[in-house]
Amino acid sequence: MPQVFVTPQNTLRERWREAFPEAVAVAEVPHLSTVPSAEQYSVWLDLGAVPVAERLAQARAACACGYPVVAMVPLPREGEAFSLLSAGIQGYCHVEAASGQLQEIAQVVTRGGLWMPPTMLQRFLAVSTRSVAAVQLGMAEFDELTGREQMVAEQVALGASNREIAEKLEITERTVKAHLSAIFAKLGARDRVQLALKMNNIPTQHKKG
Amino acid sequence: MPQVFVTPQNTLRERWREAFPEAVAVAEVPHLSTVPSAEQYSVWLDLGAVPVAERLAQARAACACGYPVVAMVPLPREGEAFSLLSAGIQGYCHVEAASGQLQEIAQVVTRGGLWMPPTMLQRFLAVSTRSVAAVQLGMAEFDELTGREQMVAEQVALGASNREIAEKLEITERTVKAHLSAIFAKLGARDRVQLALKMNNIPTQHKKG
DNA sequence: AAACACATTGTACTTTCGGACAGGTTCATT
DNA sequence: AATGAACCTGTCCGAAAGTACAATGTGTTT
Repeated sequence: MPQVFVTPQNTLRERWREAFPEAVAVAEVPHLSTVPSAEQYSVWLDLGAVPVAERLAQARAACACGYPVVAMVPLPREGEAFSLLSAGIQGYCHVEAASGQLQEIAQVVTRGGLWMPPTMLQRFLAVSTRSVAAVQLGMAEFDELTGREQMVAEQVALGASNREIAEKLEITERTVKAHLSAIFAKLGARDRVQLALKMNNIPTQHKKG
Repeated sequence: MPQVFVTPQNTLRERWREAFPEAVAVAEVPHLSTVPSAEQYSVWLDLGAVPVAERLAQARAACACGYPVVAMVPLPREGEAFSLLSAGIQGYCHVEAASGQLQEIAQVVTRGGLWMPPTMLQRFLAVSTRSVAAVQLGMAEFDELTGREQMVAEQVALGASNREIAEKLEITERTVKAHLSAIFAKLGARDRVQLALKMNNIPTQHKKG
């Protein structure tokens, strides 16, 4: 996947060429539409010379092109990371990032992932711990299942049939059914579909009567 | 950095060898202390056959060795990701992750980063920002369905049975089956469970033969 | 008018699922 | 030794799900 760097100077930094020998540079976000559109690009926004107030708008404009966008700033800040990631960018890194790190970021974002500095990521996790704790409580029922039942439930959540589960766990199809019956009773699911949805934190409409 | 896989079978999966030709396998976490300690290792925990209740303990034990630890599970869950990441692991991924992804994960964790499935990361971010980004990604395949088929598919995604769908749409149960057969063919789903999961953007493991 | 997509329903059939009933083992606790 | 929990398995049976083959009616497009 080719790399496009949006930078005011319209020239590639050495590090960028080092990381991506075939990268190209454009001066402004609107010019992105001038690059050949057949291929899949990653867009790198050099926000080093862009006022903080204007960065969000630029990020939005870049995201509108449909390509994964990585914002590069002189001094990564949590608040800015929040707003930009919420705006749809997929990467947020230091503008002086080493070439190796640039390649790593490229890998992550081209696969649909998000990238931000590790320390920042850990902060995010710490912050969201409490909020998600509530979600976890919903699956407190899951802990009521025995070890074997949990394995069966996981397989159902992946769309496996009884036969497949039996083969995977090396037990009889009959045993799978036994575990399933226990699971349904404990989790209040009506059938494997509702179990599969419940396991994935998806609410179901039709409860058992 | 060499890779050590902790797996009950004590044998490396093909994917793992594919990703890391020089990887080694050990049967249990305690055996980790037997590997030469001069070098820097990444430890991969195969938790596929480990009861959920015991996973946290295993993760803690592995982390105690001082190496970066990646936990691999059959069905990544947010709650589990939290408890394990809080316990000190640096990666949390699917046990069936492709070799390319494994390499990506290795890069991230060896540089001190955390890795988890992109969708999960986005969920965490969404929770943190409190902006419930219910980004319902438009499923291209979904548009291939006729109007009536879409309605049936939606009901299945809510956990409805054929009888319930028939009542809701005021048609015969037989007609529901007809629509379902068409839906399965168009979306490549094997049964209603896989359809329900697909409709909710959840990947399934067992495809149709 | 003809062709076509869509929606609907029927009969008949096979497969899968889930429960009822009845056991068996292993292992830890009492 | 006894109790119980977890795990495993068997047979039987009914319900649900899914498929095959066939058909009708409604629209719209050509």
